[in-house]
Amino acid sequence: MLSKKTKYAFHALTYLGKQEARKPVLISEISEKTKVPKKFLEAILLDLRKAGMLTSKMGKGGGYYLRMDPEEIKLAEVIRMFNGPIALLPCVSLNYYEPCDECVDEETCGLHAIMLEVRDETLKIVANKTLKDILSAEG
Amino acid sequence: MLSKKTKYAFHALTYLGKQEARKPVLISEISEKTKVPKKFLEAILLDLRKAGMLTSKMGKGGGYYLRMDPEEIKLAEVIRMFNGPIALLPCVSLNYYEPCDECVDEETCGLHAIMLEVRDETLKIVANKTLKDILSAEG
DNA sequence: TATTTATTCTACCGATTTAGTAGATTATTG
DNA sequence: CAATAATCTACTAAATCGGTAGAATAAATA
Repeated sequence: MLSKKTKYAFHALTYLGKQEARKPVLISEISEKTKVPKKFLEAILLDLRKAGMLTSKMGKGGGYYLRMDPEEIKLAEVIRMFNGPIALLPCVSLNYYEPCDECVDEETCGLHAIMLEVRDETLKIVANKTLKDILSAEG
Repeated sequence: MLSKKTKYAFHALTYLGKQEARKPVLISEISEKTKVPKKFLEAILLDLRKAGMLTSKMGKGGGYYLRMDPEEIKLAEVIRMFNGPIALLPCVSLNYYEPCDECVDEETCGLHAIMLEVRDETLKIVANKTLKDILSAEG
């Protein structure tokens, strides 16, 4: 399951994606409309900005807005950022690889082989879906 | 990511699946061979038995052995048992459904729609893979 | 330049989950 | 009855999750 933080990130991105122009939206507006706790949302938006998906402006007239195009923002990237690896086991993770303590040899580990397959199939799904798909699905 | 408990469950099932006859294997043997902490393994085996995947015998000559055929033991079932829902959000879970607090209407929620798709695709993978696939992949 | 606006940074907090361990109990075999 | 081996109850330490408080910094404007 995705953490609330991850879900909140998607809600925030979706809200910003629905804005016609790319002009700053206040954290408090996003918080009210998406019902994400404001202080919690701050940290999320900051992370999204650091990842290059959003831009921010401080001071009056400031706020957050999309920096990337919706079709560039992949579900997989957002999930990795807030939820961690897509893979089900560290030993088959592309971005967070770690060997298993108990495993003598990955080559002959049946679980490893199957989890590799699962990872590849899962990536096909979440790496090809983007914020644009969420926006299109929205009423 | 899967919890260690879930991974351990797969290791234990795999070890029992490699046994030719269906005769009892000691917890301590499974623990030593799979390197899963014995006391932790006890709880896992108990859950697998309660789910009908294993049978146990107490006393001398006792132990655990497979009750179901390897092709009947689906990855999805093991994951649900030890790791929880397959779906990424409670609002798209078949077995653990819960509505979102912030969601006014699931019908028009784009995230909901996309996560439904992701769940369906994911299920196609993990509900069709079984212990037999793990065993076949093993040396 | 002072004030207001609004993001950013640092630091905390309670509750839950994870990954275990210890030890008594119950069932089976011989 | 003695030995064996699963079962049950009850802890525990550490990490993660979800969230809050408040000070610091940056930008606009009067």
